[in-house]
Amino acid sequence: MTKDIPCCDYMHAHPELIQTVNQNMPREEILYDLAELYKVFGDSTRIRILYVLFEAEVCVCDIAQLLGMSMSAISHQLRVLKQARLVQFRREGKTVFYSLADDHVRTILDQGLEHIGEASPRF
Amino acid sequence: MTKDIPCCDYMHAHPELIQTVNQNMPREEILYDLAELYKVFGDSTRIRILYVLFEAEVCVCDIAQLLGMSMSAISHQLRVLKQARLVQFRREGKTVFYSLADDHVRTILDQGLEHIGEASPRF
DNA sequence: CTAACAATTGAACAATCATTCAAGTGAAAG
DNA sequence: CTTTCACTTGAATGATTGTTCAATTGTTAG
Repeated sequence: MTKDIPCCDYMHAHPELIQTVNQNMPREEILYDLAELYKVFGDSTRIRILYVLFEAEVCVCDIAQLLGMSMSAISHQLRVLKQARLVQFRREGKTVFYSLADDHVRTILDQGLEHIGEASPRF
Repeated sequence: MTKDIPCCDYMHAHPELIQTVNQNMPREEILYDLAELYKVFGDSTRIRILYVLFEAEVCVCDIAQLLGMSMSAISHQLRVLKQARLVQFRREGKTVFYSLADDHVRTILDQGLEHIGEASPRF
């Protein structure tokens, strides 16, 4: 399993540790999905969109206005958020309204804020 | 504040919503830091490193062996994790041992796993 | 039908990023 | 001192990504 890589003369880690790590490490596919999810949060435009949707169901155009960006840029990012199943949409005539699809969004963002030392503002 | 962007004829959002959004939206700088933090989690190599460090304090070389990657690649990623204050290190002779710097790491990764529908394995 | 509007999509571009490779530290042993 | 080992660093490269622009899709109104 472990490739032969030019490295230390001997391993410091105990064999039991190696086993424990391999046991608790999620599968390759899951690690990939997990990284993909965090990539979605790794852009301030998308985070701002999520903060808008915290408050209400909002159409693409209004999000663009609120964030001072083009509708196209917002639409592209909404697609990313949609693919990550973080937002959902509903069509009403010519207008498309977006809303949060998941409760994890708030929790994940709050944990992040806590880490960087900025507690989430109380409502 | 809001730029004049070619968009809907009128806003669907109530003026009070606009105010609420602007009130609860974190400052520009915080949004940026938040995105930077999630970018760090947005790479499966770094996530795998964190999973190794869940188990113990491990040296660079052993991490490389465990993940089947070059020491240089690991070292570069450890620097990113260090800058995000997610890991810390301790020198012992020629060897450098890394460990988790923060309890938020586990919580954030668990929330992510929960979202993608893969509950964290119980220990 | 056509016109107008909200939104999506695809191509293009610059910017960012992960890994590799080679060179350079820092510490301990000879 | 010199050599060796564990690690770090910088440059280079291919891959990915966010935004813009232009064209297109749906939907409604006339």
